[in-house]
Amino acid sequence: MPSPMDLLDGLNPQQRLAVTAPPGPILVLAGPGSGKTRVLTHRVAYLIRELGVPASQIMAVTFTNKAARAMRARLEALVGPASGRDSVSLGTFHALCARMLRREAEHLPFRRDFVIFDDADQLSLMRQALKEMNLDPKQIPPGKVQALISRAKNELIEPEDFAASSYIGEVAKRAYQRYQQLLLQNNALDFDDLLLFAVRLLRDHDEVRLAYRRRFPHLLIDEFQDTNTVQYQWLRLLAGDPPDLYAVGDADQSIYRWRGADVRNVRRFQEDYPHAQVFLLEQNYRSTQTILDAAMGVIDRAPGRQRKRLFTDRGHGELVSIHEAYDEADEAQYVVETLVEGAHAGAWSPADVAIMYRTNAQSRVLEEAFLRHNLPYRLVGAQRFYGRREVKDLLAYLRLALNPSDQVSLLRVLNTPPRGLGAKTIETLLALADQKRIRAADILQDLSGRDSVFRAAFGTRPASALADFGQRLIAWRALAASAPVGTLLEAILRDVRYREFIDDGTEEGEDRWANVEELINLAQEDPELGLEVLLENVALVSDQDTLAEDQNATTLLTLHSAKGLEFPVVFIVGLDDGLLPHQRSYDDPEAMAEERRLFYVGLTRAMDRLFLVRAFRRHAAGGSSLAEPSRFLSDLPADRIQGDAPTRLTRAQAVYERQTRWEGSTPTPLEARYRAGMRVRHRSFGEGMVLESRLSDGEEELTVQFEVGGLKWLAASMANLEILEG
DNA sequence: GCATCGGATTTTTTT
DNA sequence: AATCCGATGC
Repeated sequence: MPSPMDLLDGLNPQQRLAVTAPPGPILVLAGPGSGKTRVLTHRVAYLIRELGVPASQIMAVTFTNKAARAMRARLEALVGPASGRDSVSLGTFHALCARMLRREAEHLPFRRDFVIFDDADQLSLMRQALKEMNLDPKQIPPGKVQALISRAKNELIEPEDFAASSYIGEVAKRAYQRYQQLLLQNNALDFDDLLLFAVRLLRDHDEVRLAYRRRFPHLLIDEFQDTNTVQYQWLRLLAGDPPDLYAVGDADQSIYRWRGADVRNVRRFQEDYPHAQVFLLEQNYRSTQTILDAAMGVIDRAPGRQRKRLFTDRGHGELVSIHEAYDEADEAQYVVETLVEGAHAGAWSPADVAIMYRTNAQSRVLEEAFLRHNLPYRLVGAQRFYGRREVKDLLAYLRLALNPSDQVSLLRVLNTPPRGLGAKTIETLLALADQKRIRAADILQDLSGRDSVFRAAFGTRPASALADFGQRLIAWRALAASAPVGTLLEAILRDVRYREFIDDGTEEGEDRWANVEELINLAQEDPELGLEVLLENVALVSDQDTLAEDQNATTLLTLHSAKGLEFPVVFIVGLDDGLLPHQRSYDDPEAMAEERRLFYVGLTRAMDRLFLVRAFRRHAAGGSSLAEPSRFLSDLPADRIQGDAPTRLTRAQAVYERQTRWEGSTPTPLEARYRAGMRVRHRSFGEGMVLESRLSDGEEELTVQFEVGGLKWLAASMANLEILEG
């Protein structure tokens, strides 16, 4: 074990002060790369080693499970391995709340073995609720209602208090109640419920709250700027008296407003705890000064923000590179080529590089480029493993075996693989269950008996199919209670002949079966792991958690999931207005400010090299369109960037160059009357140059740069252009 | 009851 | 562009 004071070795004076502050409400405001996580970890070690706090009295909230694991590992290096009972409680809000709710289930309207519904399950349940209310899913999109309810839950708003200010709000209010009933009937909670019920529990049960306060007198929270109302209330309820609440965050990196996160919690913290000690960590240890200057150029333009200086002693390093590509394929091509060049030159290895984008959809083209060049990559998020159909099927079987009340899972698997049970039969089954006030699963199990009273309700064939399923279910439940998860899973696979169903010999079928095998491995990895815990882990893993450390692979990830990470080399692609900032943020200044912060988060992930890329043309939802360069690009200090910084003026020239280049390789279709480079005259816009001609649906669409009129998109048949030369 | 086809709808970000 | 949903036909 290291000697006492080396706990502070390698910490700068600011960090030391923050780590050794006397317990109480403490706010550490820290810029990117300033050693936030390090301070947090050392703080925990300090409590244990210097103040003699038992590890089991400490609870620390991290943003991802991966961050929790990383912190545990770093902690072990500082205080030695956690011994049995005496370990720090570490996890995400959701994981910690789930644990709390299971322990305290007796106080709550659901059972200890509740399951956690993911968004697909939630949507399915919401559809059911709306259907019961005789609402047309086309008029009332279940997803919208679900979003409204989720937002309400994050704001701690109960169904009764839901403000129904619009028609959809009115619907949502009623749907909220029904949806909540259905969840309880399923013995299920959605993500938001984990937090909501935990807050209710602590709020309404004094003895529970006091017990938890005694149990965890020391609370720490990372990424505090991204807490929402429920999470903040949870912290407040849990914080004892006097509170030892240690919050670390950076308002400039708040990027989850849409999920209910409220940066104002930072200010609220200081109001709620007027004596809170505040520490600022300013020195950056991650990036070159050039990168920091670029990032400051962007964030300083954020409205209503105090200017903050980011500095490093790492030196200036290389300029930030900016590149404008033709379209997203060209963009991906540029990224891959630059990546390979650098790797060959020994400037970096592919594993040092991360490629970031605003939307998951953008990863596809990049993946293709990587595959084409035979380059290894790892993709964070997107189509997550647990989201795959076959995996969801099997998880539904497992959930059903654990919790027969889970009707959503039952309905998912009842006829998967097909066993002759159609809509009619299922309708009868549900009606019967409703009428007798028992669970559908109970009817199935009863049907498997010799002479069930329920048999009469069904036709002969459906009845025996249902009975067969019921019999299996009984067997699976027995296994769930007695055997390791792997055994149960294998029994299910065998019983329902799942492989025959999923693996049809095609490549896709093989892929799907491979996923199943991966799930089997996961289940067998830790035979001690109970079904309950496995399902909970699966429900609460985040995209980042799936990111394996190993390999020599480049990382592809969204800007959101890049939070908290760092890479020697960062590419940010898709720097177009409409993508970053995203179009959906145009009419909301707050949303626009968040887009800016998101860009800032991306920029500050880079240690040594930063490449910013955009595409002149972008394909989306069928057609293609021309994009303006991201407005944020013009906020980068000119003396910190190199390459073809796209301004409107140079853009017109770039467009012309590119057009001639690309149109040259793909001959203009015969029907087109205009070509890029032609000079034309328009009745009102005057003279200009055709930048692009594109045929779609028999119409010729033109992009023309007019000398007086500016850049215009025209339909050739309407525009009546006079060709001057070309 | 099941398969196939066409159409609508989606994509912003995630625990 | 891809997936999911529903309607239609067998």
